[in-house]
Parts: sequence; structure tokens; C-alpha cells
Amino acid sequence: MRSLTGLPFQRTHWEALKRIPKGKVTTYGDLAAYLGTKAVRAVGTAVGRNPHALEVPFHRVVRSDGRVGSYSGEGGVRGKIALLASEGVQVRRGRVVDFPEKRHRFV
DNA sequence: AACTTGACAGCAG
DNA sequence: GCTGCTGCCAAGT
Repeated sequence: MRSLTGLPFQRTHWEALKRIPKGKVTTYGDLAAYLGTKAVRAVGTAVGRNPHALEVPFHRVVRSDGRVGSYSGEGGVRGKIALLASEGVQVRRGRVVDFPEKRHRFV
């Protein structure tokens, strides 16, 4: 399906990603909900195949339970954790510390 | 047009 | 708390 703006699903959520403030994170589920879809898996697929990992903060997307999930960029999950840490989001044993607090809500 | 893949979520054991 | 199975939807082949 075509998303809200008419752009391919794979692209629309990138715009939403840019709204996430530094030091905060969001989940694939929230992202999907914000876009008006239940395709959380499709979101994950789209994010994972994105070609603009340096333009959009894809590393700020984590799983609903607070785990970092995976990462296709440099260093894999490790690199993702490092990036989050540099923004003030601490990760312990693969989970975001104080996840409910760090979690950004789309409005 | 059909089948397979996947940076997930939620529930059961 | 952890491992495993099922359901979801879009993209790519």
C-alpha cells in the first residue's frame, strides 16, 4: 500500500524518524502506529534496507521491550549502542536503561 | 501473480 | 527471566 503522503512505505517513516529528539528512542510499534499501520515488521524491513543511515537517526529505533534489536550499519548492534550512548541513551546488556523515560511519543 | 524474507510484537510454556 | 511459535504487512525476487 502507499502511505499517507503517497511515498513508498519505506520512505515515509524516515520523516517521522527525524522528529525523534536526540537522547530519545522510539519503537517499531510506535512508529507503525504513528504511520497508521500495523505493519511493524514491514517497518523493520524498510528501516533495515534504508540507504540513508547517516541522514536519518535509524539507530534511535529499538524494540518494544526496550531491547536494541539489530543494526545493519558499522559495528552492527555494537555500533548502534555506541551511537545511542553518545547521545545520552545508555544501554546495558542489550537493553535501554530507563526505557519508558527515553521513549519518545509521536504527537 | 506467487513465494520468500525480515532492524518486530505478543503470548504461551 | 528466557526460549520458542504465531500473526502481521510491505518489498524484493
